[in-house]
Amino acid sequence: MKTGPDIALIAALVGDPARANMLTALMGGKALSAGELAAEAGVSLQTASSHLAKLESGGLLAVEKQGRHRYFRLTGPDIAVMLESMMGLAARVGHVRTRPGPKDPALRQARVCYDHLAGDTGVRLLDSLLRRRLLRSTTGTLALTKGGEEFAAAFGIDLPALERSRRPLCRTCLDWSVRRPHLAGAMGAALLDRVAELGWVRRERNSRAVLFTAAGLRHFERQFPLK
Amino acid sequence: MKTGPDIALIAALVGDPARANMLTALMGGKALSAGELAAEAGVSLQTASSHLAKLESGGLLAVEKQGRHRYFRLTGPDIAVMLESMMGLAARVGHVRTRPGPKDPALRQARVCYDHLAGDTGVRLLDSLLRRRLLRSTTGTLALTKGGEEFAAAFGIDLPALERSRRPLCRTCLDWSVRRPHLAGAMGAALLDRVAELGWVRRERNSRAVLFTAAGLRHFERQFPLK
DNA sequence: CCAATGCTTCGACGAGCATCGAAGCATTCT
DNA sequence: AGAATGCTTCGATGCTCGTCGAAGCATTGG
Repeated sequence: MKTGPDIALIAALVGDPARANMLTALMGGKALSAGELAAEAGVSLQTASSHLAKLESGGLLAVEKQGRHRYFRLTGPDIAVMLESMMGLAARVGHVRTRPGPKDPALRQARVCYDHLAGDTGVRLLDSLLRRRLLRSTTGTLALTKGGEEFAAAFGIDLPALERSRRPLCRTCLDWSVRRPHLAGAMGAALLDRVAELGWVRRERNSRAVLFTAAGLRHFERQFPLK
Repeated sequence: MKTGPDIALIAALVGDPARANMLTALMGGKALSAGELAAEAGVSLQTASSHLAKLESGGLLAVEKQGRHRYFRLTGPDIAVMLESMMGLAARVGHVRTRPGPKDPALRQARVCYDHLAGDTGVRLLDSLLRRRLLRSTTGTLALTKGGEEFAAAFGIDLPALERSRRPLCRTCLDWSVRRPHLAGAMGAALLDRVAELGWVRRERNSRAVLFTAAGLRHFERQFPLK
């Protein structure tokens, strides 16, 4: 027996198609009930219950009771980061599930990665912030500059509240569709929240896709220029 | 059926303990023969052969025939990056395989992550390069500065050769033991090569651990100071 | 208090798969 | 050529685990 973290254990949890579907669904960031997850995975309620129990005891999912419902969510953003990285690898080695429906282009353009923006738009967001020197990378992790802090405040983000959370403020996350990094962390989540609050986007029901309104996209591109 | 990359497929490949052990062994960077991998995984030769066939057809391993031997290696550094990120997650949720033998502290201090340095020392290396402004991050990915290029040349690294490879020069990789990034990519690999060439370290046989010699550690700390 | 809803537990079935013995194929060594 | 080494293929075995029907438990609503 070897030493070190047991990756087989958690890989096996993700390795079942039903569980993988559930986890993917939860990358939308919202907590979902057992019934919703069963439908998402395409299995019966009993089967889903068994899977969810395993995911929970494996530390991948946390559960919250609300009345007669039980809502499940990923235990942390790092789970989402790992799942995205697995998607990137799966895409590279050619394991893409066929049927590229109408949703697929939308997902590549803009989607939710747990709680922040991913896809072309997410990558563009990070590029813009770096190019305008609102973000910089000191020790391999991102940090807001002085200008970045001012920008955040002006954009309507409550920085002190974010800093009170134990979560890293800025983090990169490798995008599976673009294979370039986008902005994650508390700041990434806050930016998506704010963009939604401003009405620039609407969430597709039961999907990770994020649809920009025509006006919203204009505002977004003006607010986050590439040059 | 959903669309998108099929993470269940590759997760299932990693999900078997025997295969996970093989993959972990291959993170040492060296190509290993089927027999060596069988021993590493603790299974018979026939079983190993079956596993290796699956890993190969799944796109995780590449094989190279040499005489009557078949040497397997990871198909790319991104596989190692994914495995390290899974280790980080497994460590966080508490799935560490017990028996923290004498190897364990050594692994945390310095180990090989496919082809570059990880552990405390690897993290320190990245920190030092950033603090001395030999590296900087422009669009979320790392890049050498002018000073960094001069440093590389002075340290005995053939930059033009590295740039000829299609591989990204500098990349970060999240460290499972420290949970902070270290330097990966072609540059990370070249630095480890050079450090080995200089005789500062010796590789533990059949292990990912990297042991610094006393003199080597002094040289290393002088070459990569933290302030 | 009874009915309805949401979910879990129990039990049984079945398929998939990891495992290894034995035989077969390829390569190298003498 | 014959023997030895390294690995794969075949076949059989056994076990794990995903699956769902039926029953049970908890919560909410009338």
